[in-house]
Amino acid sequence: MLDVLGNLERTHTCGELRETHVGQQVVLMGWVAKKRDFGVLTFIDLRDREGVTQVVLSEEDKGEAHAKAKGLRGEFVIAVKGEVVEREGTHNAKLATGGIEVHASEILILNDAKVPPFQLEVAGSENLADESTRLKYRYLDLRRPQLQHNIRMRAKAVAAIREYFDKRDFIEIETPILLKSTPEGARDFIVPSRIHSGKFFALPQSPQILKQLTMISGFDKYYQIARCFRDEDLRADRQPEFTQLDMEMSFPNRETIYREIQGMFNHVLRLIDVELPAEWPRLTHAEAMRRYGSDKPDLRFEMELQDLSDNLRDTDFAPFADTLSGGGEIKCIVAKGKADYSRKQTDDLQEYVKRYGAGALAWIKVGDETTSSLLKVLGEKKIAELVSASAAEAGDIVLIVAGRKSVVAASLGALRNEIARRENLIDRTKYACLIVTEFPMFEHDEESDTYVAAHHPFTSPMDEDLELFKTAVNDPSQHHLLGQVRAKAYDAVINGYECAGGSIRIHQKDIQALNFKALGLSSEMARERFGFFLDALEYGTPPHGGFAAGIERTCMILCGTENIRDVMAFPKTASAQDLMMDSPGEVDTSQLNELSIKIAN
RNA sequence: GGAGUCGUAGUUCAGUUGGUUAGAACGCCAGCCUGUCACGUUGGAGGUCGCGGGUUCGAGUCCCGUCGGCUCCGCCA
Repeated sequence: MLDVLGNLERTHTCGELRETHVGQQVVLMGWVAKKRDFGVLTFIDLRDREGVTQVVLSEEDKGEAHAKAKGLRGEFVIAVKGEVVEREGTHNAKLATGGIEVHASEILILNDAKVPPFQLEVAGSENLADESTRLKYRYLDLRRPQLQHNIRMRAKAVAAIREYFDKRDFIEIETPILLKSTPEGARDFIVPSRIHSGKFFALPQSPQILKQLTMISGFDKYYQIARCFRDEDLRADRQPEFTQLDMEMSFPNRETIYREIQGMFNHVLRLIDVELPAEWPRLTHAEAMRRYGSDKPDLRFEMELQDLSDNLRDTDFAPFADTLSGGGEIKCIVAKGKADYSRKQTDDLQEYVKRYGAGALAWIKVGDETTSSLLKVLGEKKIAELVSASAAEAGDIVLIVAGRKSVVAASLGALRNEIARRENLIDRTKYACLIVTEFPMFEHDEESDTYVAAHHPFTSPMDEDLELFKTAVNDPSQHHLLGQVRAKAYDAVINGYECAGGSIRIHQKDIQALNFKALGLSSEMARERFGFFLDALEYGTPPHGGFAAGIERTCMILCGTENIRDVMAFPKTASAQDLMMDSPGEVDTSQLNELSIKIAN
């Protein structure tokens, strides 16, 4: 039989009591984490979000309460009235409350509980139940102290962000969730309109245009903790709905924005007692790609990419010669002390880089006797030259990829991270931040042979590249120059994660028109899609720019996890389903009828 | 859309070359136990080996398909 709570109030949490409370009468409420029954003596570990307190019941002392405790099981919800007693000779150093225990005089069973489908408390996080089971019972998984900590850290991070921007006179402005679909960028989640049959809203991929409009409206400094939606496939750090810190300012230059990026992240990282440099290191996009093969390099370790192209120009080894004559390059990384990699291991790494389009992975193992997969085709002398060019030392392995520049960067950049992970080269106490600047304005799309916006179509070109930009757009024969135009676009990177990105926007309608033309959008099409925005640009738009930071990725860094599901209360699976709610689900035919929607198959 | 990997008791896993009745630990149930905190101890219950098909005298094991979890490529202005 369950008890009623009545007027009882708890006096303390389960993480609160210390030796200083000894002698006090207290009331605790929480979940039974563990029961240890000794017949006439019973111990209960009582858990709430703040911690665990040991409760003791003895038959000798309070027979009624002790008898009631017999019926307790894991996850029952109880209230305990009792006295705080110092533990004599049985302190438990593993518990914050381990110096005391509560001798119960009365127990109320507030609710019972079924046996959980998996064990909440297991020694070591390695033996956790299968994630699909835990996702189905997410509310139980969330009871685990680790997830409790992560979700609370997220709340603290969001609070710190608000604190930062409020103090600096930014205005928090909410923008609509029901917007209009624009075909660029990610796939939209669309929402049918009942009132306007056959028409649809779209959920925001980000509040981009709206935040720019707040600048045109004269708010000067805007921010928002904004939910965003992108109907794309998931990754360990990507969910279809996620949260961004979105900010925008009027009259900034790039340094103005960098100051806010640095200031905000530095403020947030102090939550975990990490002090990032006031001025973050900078790398241009081109340099990041050249040295690390990535636009979000992890700078917690070295192992930079090195170019061997010049050393191999004279080779007649066809894969290399063809690569170089075709405008490709040959680069390497040096894994220190890994000359003992076995054939299996190098084969394994080759399979790894092939995912990124690399044809093969060549290697040189440097030692008393230097060996190489290229020895037969290049000869000892050339191998020695490559070793010296890569500055590899005895005991090192040189790993070489040849191919198109984009493939070499992608494969060696990924290999660099993979080796660091396998060989534990990453110092987990280190936090390496940087700002990557001067992103290219356009990316070439191989399939359609067109140029698409690398960031988004409102990004301003760099002043230095403005003439180049105009030439490339207006002279069809010079269209390929678009690939060389740099934008006032930047990313903030921490520990290899793209935590924020932004740009200075276009505020003049002529340049905006030019950009739409570059992207292959006729003025009619541009007007149809963004007419309201083009109109707005004509009424005195201030220069403006900003950035958006991924709340989840930032929290992943704060919590030291590599999985976005660890920092979201109710995440979805890799196939974008919610196993707890079983969503997405079907809807009633009457609902569809009301929306004039028919399912095609 | 593609690739890899995993799927055996409530949970985590083992399961030999295809061969008797599919095991262990934890959890669960019942008993004993006055200082445990991974309590101990005695006994017990618990299995559509993800699902479907095939090969075979015989399939958890081999083959084909399929579903689901995770990771990656494509995708993510």
